[in-house]
Amino acid sequence: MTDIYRAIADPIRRKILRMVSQQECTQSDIVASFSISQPAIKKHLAILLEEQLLLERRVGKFCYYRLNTPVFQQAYLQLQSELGLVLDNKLAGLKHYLENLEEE
Amino acid sequence: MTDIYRAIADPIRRKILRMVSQQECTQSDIVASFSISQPAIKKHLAILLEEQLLLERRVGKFCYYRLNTPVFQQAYLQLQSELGLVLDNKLAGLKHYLENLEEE
DNA sequence: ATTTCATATAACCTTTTGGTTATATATAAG
DNA sequence: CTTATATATAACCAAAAGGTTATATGAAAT
Repeated sequence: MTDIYRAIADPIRRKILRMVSQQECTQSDIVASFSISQPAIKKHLAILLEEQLLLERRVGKFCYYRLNTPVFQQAYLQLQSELGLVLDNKLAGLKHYLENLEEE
Repeated sequence: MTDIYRAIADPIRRKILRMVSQQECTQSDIVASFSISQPAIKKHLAILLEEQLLLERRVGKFCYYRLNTPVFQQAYLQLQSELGLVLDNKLAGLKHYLENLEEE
């Protein structure tokens, strides 16, 4: 359920997220922004949809994509707190080291 | 170079990053923390080393791993600015929308 | 010297990823 | 009605990911 790490693993998907966050885009808008085929883009969109970071809207023959902002925001916050821990741990280790300098 | 997105794509690698950020660990420490085989852990370590997020130190038969803090920190900052853009764009879109409410 | 323990590596397997080309379908435009 | 355009899907491919078991190597302990 919403594996943002999977979603952002590919640079093409990260660029798609940036595009659709600026404004809704049709699939062909997106295809036109890259030098890979339409089915390849479709697969990236499928992964982003699967991870619920995108919403799609069908109008006639067009398919519009936009960011699923609440889901993205929540997943991104969670990512930050998970990865932030890594640096926090490092700081805690340094703090502990400094506090015990005289004992060693 | 240093594809942090690849490095963090797997939950096992994220947990390893957290472990070694608390304190240096031997490979067997790490193996003992998971329920997968030693060669499987070795492959995750290889990916983290390849992406330069880990440093290794050999002492006798032991191999110690620690976080490559500067590289991790820099890569994480870059990730944050790249993904932060997505939300910034969204806010900019909202701002633009609000500013032009009366015109539509 | 032999056993034990930590690590390394090889061979193998399955699934996922990231791409392709070709083709089908559905809507819009001429 | 026919053509053009947007999207969907199928079949295929190569490489990467994520795992396994079995085995080799190298250092430490008995």
